[in-house]
Amino acid sequence: MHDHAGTHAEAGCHGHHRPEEALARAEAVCRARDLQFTRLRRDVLEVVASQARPLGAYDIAERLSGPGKRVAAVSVYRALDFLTENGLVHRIASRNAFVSCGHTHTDGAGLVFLICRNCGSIDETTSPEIEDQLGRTLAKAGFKPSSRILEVEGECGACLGRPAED
Amino acid sequence: MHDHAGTHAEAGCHGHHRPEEALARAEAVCRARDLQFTRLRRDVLEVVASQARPLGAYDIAERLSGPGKRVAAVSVYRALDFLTENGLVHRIASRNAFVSCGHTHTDGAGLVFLICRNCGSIDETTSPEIEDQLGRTLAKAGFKPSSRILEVEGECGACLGRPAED
DNA sequence: TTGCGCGCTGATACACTGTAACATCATGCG
DNA sequence: CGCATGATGTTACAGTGTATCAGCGCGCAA
Repeated sequence: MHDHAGTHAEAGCHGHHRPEEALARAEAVCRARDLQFTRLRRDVLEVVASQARPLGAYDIAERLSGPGKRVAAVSVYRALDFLTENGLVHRIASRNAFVSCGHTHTDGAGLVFLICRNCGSIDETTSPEIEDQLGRTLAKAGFKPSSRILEVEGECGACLGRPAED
Repeated sequence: MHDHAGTHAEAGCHGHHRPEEALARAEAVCRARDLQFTRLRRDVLEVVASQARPLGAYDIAERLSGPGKRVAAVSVYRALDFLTENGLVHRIASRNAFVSCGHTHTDGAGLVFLICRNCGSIDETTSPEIEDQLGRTLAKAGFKPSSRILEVEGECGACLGRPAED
């Protein structure tokens, strides 16, 4: 069994995020699906991907705005809709916020979000075993799933190792 | 007005909701913990427990209001805070809504919410296996959990059996 | 009994999250 | 060019949740 994909960065709360990587993947996806990877969508993704913590839509709008340039929240929402539909960002329901997707899987891989209540960072992992068990549980209940969310709040390894450093 | 009680909800997805049961359990819990099970809290729980579908705070406020009696949403929120803290209702993050807890477990039993996108009902189940696997996954990630949510959206067995009944 | 503390509720205001509706702009295409 | 389509800008608004302060009820101590 292989220890899951490349989250080497999981060591730290500020697990370094690579906007370039996310952007490159987004470009590839959009090209493959013949979708427009517009400036706004790129900017939104870049902002989200540059943070280890989830950002609210209004946060993003604020970061994209500046003197003389104002980005309305509604535009951000539209971009986020596009990005989530294409698996490039995820919505964290328990926070009403968004993070960039660290993997390539679009869906159905037992995705788990680990939200640190101390440093606020989000780590993303997967567990085929959980997915498997969940599938069995749902089948037993006669339930046909179409989407699922699994979010865990607690303390990340880094914060446990050196509490309250920030 | 809203569709009160009967229209669909109970029709097929889940027949049995026992406000009395939830109320009795709430009384027991409050007595055991020396907490006040006030009128408002009781009313809120009763409304929530009477529905198979999750209710928003404003829905609850509306149902509790009537000619000459107005219950503000903020009061409902406070009651809901109390009820959730004591494991009597659960918040459904993906819906911004609340359902009464059907079990006695307060937390940590692999709780899974099954939300039917057709009839809107919520079913609650548990899976020790999922809980177990999740614990292992979290341990491997060096993450110490304090709370978790697992919500699945899809179609419930009843709706699969006879789709689009109403 | 009164006075006080404390928790619950009422009420207003406000912040945050998300959507509807419509105008505008760019692009591609016959 | 004229038109269709999709993305964005803009305003307004609905839905969700919180802050704050005031009043109320109830137990408890003096």
